[in-house]
Amino acid sequence: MMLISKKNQYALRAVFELARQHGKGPIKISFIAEAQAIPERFLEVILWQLKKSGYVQSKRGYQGGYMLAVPPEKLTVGALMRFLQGDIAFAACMAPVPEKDCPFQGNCAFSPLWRRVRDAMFDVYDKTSMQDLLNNDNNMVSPNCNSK
Amino acid sequence: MMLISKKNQYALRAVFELARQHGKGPIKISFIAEAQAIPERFLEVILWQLKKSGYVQSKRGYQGGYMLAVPPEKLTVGALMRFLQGDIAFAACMAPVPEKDCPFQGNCAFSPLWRRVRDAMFDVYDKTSMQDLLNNDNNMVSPNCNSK
DNA sequence: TCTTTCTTGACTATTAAACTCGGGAAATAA
DNA sequence: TTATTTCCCGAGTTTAATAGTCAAGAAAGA
Repeated sequence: MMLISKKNQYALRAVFELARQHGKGPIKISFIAEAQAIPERFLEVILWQLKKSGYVQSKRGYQGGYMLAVPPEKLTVGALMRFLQGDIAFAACMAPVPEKDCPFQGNCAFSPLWRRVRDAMFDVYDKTSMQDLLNNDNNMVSPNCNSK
Repeated sequence: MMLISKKNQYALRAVFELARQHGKGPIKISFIAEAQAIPERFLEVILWQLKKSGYVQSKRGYQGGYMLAVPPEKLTVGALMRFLQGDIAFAACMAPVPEKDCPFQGNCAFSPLWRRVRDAMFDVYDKTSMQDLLNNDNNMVSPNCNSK
């Protein structure tokens, strides 16, 4: 039971690392992978997909890497979550329960509840910028490197 | 990407059906399965597990079945969700992201965010009783029976 | 032209979720 | 006291989603 898939957790952590390094030029995948304990080859895929959101950009070759396309205080978790969940199936996945799984076709006693829950979640997500997360970052310990 | 597993959706719908039939004595599994479009043998397992919560009770043999142990207005979605998510791993699963999956052992920049999201969700869950759901139940259509 | 680093599709492995099955036990009825 | 109904419960199987890998290519600079 996990509300955010591991892949999306990786994506958020990767963007967080880019925010932390914002202004230092392109950051290599290998650096991000190590700093955030993310399997490197998997992170390649994740960042490449994230690029399509427009929130991160890349540069190839020597001294290449990834960087934020938006300043950390302008980039919210909500914007990222909408993109990350959307790459599976936009409309349905904004709800805690995809409506295709509802035998009552979304027209059931629970749907107002799911709507309220989704809104409550995104209310929090939308109010949290990458800069806000950076401000929490004081008491962070080093990762226990569960990347393989 | 589904915030509530299908099994937990079934559980909620089953309890909802028991709430709807509250006061009519024991309700058979087969009846609930049909009314809520839930695979019958799977529902057996689900209700048997739900019994351990104390919110539903059962009676065996002829004219047996399941019934709510608590009146619908006293039973909240929050209470059920705590039980349903808890039977996997209580503490961790109250968070949108289980802490065992956090390489920073929960001591990371994201954990305050996950806490706020969890609290926002349960705020909604705790304010919604089975009776509230029944009050939404007017414009409900019949299930398209995807039970096998 | 050599090295670096991202790019991209396709592929495999792993895991968790969803579901099934068969026999047993309590309760009631005949 | 036997038959029928209905829940009880452990143990299995199937399916689908997620996680992760691989290999070859293309741009950018040294």
